[in-house]
Amino acid sequence: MKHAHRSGCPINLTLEALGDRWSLIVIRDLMFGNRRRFRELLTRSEERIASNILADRLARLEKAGLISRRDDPGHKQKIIYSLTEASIALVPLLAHMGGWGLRHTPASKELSVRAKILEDGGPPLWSEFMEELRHLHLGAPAPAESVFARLQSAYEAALAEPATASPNG
Amino acid sequence: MKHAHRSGCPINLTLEALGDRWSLIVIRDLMFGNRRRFRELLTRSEERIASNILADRLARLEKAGLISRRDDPGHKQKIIYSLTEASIALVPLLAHMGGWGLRHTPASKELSVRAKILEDGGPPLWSEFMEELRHLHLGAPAPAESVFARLQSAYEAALAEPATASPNG
DNA sequence: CTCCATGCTTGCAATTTGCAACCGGTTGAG
DNA sequence: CTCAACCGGTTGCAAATTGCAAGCATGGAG
Repeated sequence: MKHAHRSGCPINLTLEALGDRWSLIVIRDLMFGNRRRFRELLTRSEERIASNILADRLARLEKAGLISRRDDPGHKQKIIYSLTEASIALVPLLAHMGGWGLRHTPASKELSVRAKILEDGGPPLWSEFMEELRHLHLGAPAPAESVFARLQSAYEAALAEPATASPNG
Repeated sequence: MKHAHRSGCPINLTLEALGDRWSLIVIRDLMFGNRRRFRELLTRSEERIASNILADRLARLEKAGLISRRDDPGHKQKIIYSLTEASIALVPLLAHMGGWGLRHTPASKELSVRAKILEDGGPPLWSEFMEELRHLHLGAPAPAESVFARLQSAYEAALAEPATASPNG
């Protein structure tokens, strides 16, 4: 073990777990992008994470209890990554990050749509979404409605809009 | 300029601005620790940031519009760092980080007290605190009550408690 | 048996971090 | 006035981390 914690401050400890440029990107893709396998996480997001860094982050996040790995039954080579209760608990945090980002950074309109829905929905929508993630990732019973589908379709609708150009890929 | 943004996703852009191990520590100390000068930020927090890294982060945060620098009138050598509206807008995010940290990391009891108050207070308390930060950092009119003092005294009370040992300095 | 996709690993260069010492100017005490 | 302490940083350097490109053993499809 390299070193102990820098301090017992909860903000610091959260930063020690998640404070880098990639960890939350991986969690974001698992959470909102429905990417559950290595190759999907590697190639299907715009930020183009390198494979060694993705491997490192997946290992670290698993050790920290923020994701879990399991074999894909019937496909011995494939592995399925899932969120855990701890990372599902990050939904409000990511919602706030999205909200802050769309107000204080040059976020693209298309990708902001989902952030806006999540922010406007507030805690009730977050809970609903978290329940849905528990279903998708932890095998909990299925909730009634799909926030996930709603986010997805809003994004696609934004993409299809004619007049607005995308500042970023 | 080295490179453009990795993507227009608001979460990614927030991460590009704040996603490292030190930026939010600096903002945390400005926000909750009332540390407004270089030496205070350097020596008075437990995480012991190195001076070159602190200098780098202060410069980057200033360029990003998250803090501002000004000379201390009457003390030619001293400089006062302040939060901006953009970083004051991070109060809910930091509150959530603290809340997540105290539930999912081995946070020390004493340092968790403030996180707990902030979390329990919710959006109304955050707004009150933000108004207070606008007063302290932006020169806005003074609000009625001091959340800051309340956080501080709760922390000191927790420190004074006899029975609980601190897991971390 | 061939061929492609799987989740990674390896080698290497470039950047970032962390540590410790140091620096010129300023201040306040004596 | 003198001088030590303090101010916001720099500088040099080693170690760790990141980013890029290529490669690798295995599994399954055809």
